[in-house]
Amino acid sequence: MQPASLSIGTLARLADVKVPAIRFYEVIGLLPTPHRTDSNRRIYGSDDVRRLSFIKHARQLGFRVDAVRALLALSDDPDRPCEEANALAAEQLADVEARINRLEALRSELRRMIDAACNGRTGDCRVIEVLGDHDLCADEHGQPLTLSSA
Amino acid sequence: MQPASLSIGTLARLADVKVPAIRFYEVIGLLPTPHRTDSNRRIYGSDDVRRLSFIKHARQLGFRVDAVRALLALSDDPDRPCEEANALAAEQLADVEARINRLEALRSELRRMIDAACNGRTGDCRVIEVLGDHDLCADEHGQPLTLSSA
DNA sequence: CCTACACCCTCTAGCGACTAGAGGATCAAG
DNA sequence: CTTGATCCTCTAGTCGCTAGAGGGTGTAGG
Repeated sequence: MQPASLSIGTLARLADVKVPAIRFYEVIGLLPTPHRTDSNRRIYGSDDVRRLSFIKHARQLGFRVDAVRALLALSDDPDRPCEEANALAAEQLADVEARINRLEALRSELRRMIDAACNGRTGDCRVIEVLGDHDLCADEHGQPLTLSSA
Repeated sequence: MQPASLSIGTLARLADVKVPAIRFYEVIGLLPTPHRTDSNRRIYGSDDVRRLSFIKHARQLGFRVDAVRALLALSDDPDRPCEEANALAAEQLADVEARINRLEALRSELRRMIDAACNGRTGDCRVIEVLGDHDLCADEHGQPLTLSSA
């Protein structure tokens, strides 16, 4: 494998990831340290395109870097049981579903506010209640939003 | 109102928010500067509990601090002219709906990944396979997840 | 051959929204 | 009167990048 010999910019275009992000992924160990040309430029191959696309896709799905690392390790070693991968995905799914539920509660409240004809004053704005009252939450909602859990 | 006189630690427990986060919210203007005791300690009341709970929930839902500020302003001033409030609410509603759509796309893809039964090795794992090949995705889920697009 | 310009290199700093820790003051209980 | 919890301010670290400075290199046209 590794037929092509790609510059970092070409790799970036192929995987639709920005150049500095590729260097960043190298630093944090998601991508292997690539070979270099005589003039110190990074050289990549098609395996790197695949790996980087994998990373990008996983990140888009909201997996955090540690989870991506775990998933990459799993995909690197096809003989490992895939329960681990399923568990990671299930965890991610639960997270997404919890967020959807809460957003739907907020959506209906915002709609209610807007639909309520108000001639003059905002009146009985219940936004703060919807967001302030824990009991209105359908589910447990443990962790606050972070970049990765977004 | 403001019957009770709460320490920052008590407020933190009541709203389930960490103490330094409360001080941070004060600095960035989400919480009003509280009164102090003679020995310079912050004193809070029940309004602050409500406000802080609101902030916490809004943040969990992925609203940026700026949006939380706007929502707070909306609920702070019931005499505010309707158009302004409606515009603000509509803006937030659009934001929430976009977020829901995005999360629903993620959810269906995660479900598809998980539902494809793979009981064995990662080599056959659907999760890994899907992550590697974007063409296997049913939906568009183009943009990377950020705090705001959560 | 020279120049222009796109690309590459490393390094540091910045973002949002906190969190963690240092180093010190104060309070409430025993 | 001491102990330990809590409070204060301040700085630095976290995550996952992004932006920019300040320089080297590779290539295409004149």
